[in-house]
Amino acid sequence: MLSGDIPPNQTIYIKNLNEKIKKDELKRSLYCLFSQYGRILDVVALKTPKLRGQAWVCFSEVPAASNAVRQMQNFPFYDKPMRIQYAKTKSDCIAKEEGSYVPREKKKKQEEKAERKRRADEAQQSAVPNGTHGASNGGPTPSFRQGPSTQEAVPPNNILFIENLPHETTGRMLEMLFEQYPGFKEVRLIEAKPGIAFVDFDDEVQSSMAMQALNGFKITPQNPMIITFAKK
DNA sequence: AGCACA
Repeated sequence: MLSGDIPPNQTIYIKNLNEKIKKDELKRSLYCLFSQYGRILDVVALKTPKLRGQAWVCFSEVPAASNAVRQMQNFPFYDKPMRIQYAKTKSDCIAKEEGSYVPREKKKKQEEKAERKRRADEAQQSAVPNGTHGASNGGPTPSFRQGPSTQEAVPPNNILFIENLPHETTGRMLEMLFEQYPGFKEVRLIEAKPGIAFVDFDDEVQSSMAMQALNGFKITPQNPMIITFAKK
């Protein structure tokens, strides 16, 4: 009843997406948002009248999809709560990995012209957006220094300091994460210093709540965000 | 609301 009677699937189906967002941005943001739950094999979004506002995110493991369905249910994404279910059918990229992929001839309404060019089986990794490849932040993974020492050194502040972000992080991505917490005001990316940002809240109680909730949140698997109070 | 793989 919660997510319908659809059995678990490696791929999640998302609807109620903001239709004004361009396809490529949407796919990249979905990739960033969901990669915290596991390895993503593909993100599919079409802009056709029938399919806009929807997307599929394919995980390499079913449990990753299950966690995503539960934990990201109704997550405010581009100002609209995501509605997430398991996909009804197996994604092509999954079938290809299993070797069970049959070029689409099971579609009744589709003309059979499309499958002609399906001869070539290219690696499906090309569809993954800003993957885990060239994005190392120019050096070894920064060490976590979010021990109590840092907490004590920096007094509470309504402004949060965010580090260890992937360089391709956009203000919009951070807004989506932080705006769900009461008192959120704005995100400020520092153009001159990629990988860091400031997030303003109305007061330090509210900023603390957001910090607790989002500290360590991974925008990509190797980028747990480090959140501290900004220095005054 | 709408389940595809341009």
